[in-house]
Amino acid sequence: MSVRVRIAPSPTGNLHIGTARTAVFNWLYARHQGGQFILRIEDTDLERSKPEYTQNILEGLQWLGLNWDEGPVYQTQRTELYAQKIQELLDKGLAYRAYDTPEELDAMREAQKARNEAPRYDNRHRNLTPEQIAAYEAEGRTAVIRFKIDDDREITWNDLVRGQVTWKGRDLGGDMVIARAASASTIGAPLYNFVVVVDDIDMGITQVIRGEDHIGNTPKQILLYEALGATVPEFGHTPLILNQQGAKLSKRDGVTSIFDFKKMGYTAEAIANYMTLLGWSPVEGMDEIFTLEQAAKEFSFDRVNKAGAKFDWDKLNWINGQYLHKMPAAELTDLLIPYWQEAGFAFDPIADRPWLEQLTAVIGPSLSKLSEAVDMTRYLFMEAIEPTEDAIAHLKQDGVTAALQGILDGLPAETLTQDSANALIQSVVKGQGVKKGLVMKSLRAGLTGSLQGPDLMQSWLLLNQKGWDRTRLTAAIG
RNA sequence: GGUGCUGUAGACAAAUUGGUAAAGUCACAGGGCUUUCAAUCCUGGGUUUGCGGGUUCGAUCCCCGUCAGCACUGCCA
Repeated sequence: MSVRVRIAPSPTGNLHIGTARTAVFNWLYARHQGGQFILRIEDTDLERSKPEYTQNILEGLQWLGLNWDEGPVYQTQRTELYAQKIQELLDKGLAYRAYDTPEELDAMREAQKARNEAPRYDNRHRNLTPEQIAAYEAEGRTAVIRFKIDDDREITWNDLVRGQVTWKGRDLGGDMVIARAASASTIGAPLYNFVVVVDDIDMGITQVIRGEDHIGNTPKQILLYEALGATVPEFGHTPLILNQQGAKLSKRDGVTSIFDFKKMGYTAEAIANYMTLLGWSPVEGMDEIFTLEQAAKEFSFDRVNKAGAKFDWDKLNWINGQYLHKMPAAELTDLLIPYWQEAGFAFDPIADRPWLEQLTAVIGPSLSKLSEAVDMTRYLFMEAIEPTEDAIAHLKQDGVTAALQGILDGLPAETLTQDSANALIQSVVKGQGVKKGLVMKSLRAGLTGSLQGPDLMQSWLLLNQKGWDRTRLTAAIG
């Protein structure tokens, strides 16, 4: 049977890193197996689901290059199917209406806690008499629908990542709610654990690959597969992505959406690459820098780790740098322009294009994040610079003014080239009998306002094209 | 409280019918290059495999116990 896997995000927030990584593993597995990768939007939580989140999720997946073969399928458009399946369980006597009020349930759990027991539904409405039901309905109570869970059952599955996993029915918290409260004659909105199963059956999902946080849902869902008379798919629970403290990576760690990474200056390829490395290890001899296609060729759950993976910004930065370093100047320039514009730098993306690409070629090989380009190149975009204290101190040293004056006097009217710039430096060195180091350092201080930065000669040529080398040297001397 | 999962250098990890533990990558340190910084290249340090028992000729691996972390424990997904 052909492999069919899915990513099923809930549009109650932006595309989160954890969801994205689950999507990556599903995508890799589907591609490796020559199967289908399907997108389903789990929007059964009407109160929290928002269209803009769906939009963010779709765009995020596309940005990462995780294209889906089918979907998106929206659960809210399939309500009749769920109602039909719930009715089926009701008819078979595998589910029933429970009339407990939220207050009653709270009280029950409180009491259990007080007795130091695990909170669970005690199945008190499982076998209500017709008289009791009539009484509750006369009272005007609504009912949820609960699915019966046998305490004595033992549920075992062979997890793709963890091997054999076993749960006892009694640890599942009692009969589970599968539909929200509604009047006695109707069926309320179905709940996650139920719709997931109905949809996965209906969509012919063969492997359910999801985060480890779902592991406790799996036994309940297996019971539902059985109740619905369906084949149970394989399950694979991938390790969680942890923050530095070892807790599940969350909003508080500075990233709510995958696009936050984009804003910070990471490329989609680097993010996808790093997420793959979070839990999966490349085969022997394989480089750690790879495309999703390359990873798909080698991907298997044999090499998926069980332990949670701590998110390491240093490593991500390094990976991102690897992509940036080998990116062609034209492409890198396209990515950098928005950052320069955002920073308020004045330039014409069309007319200044050659100058920009020349600049990109200079800084590209030392970038690890796109956003770093802003501070790195500020002195090339702003006419006025504020020299650092070190630079000011250097400019006060003996011989510096004379050296810079010499450069200024010798500056040709035509555009400077690497050769003519070198010749000019050489003539000053010889004419004034000073060390080349002094001239170079003075030039750097005068031209860039700093004692460190990108390649000096290249910076000078870039500045010269704008005529700013003359103004800055003049200012430095004055 | 209960259940489950996990535990190999600072981080990601390899070691898969039990057979010399830490390959590889990041980070870190030193050096080269660049008369700067970054990048890059070279070199280097780092292990009672959470801890304690057991089985075995031999245990990161299997068993028992223990500790820790995390997840789940909803009329959220």
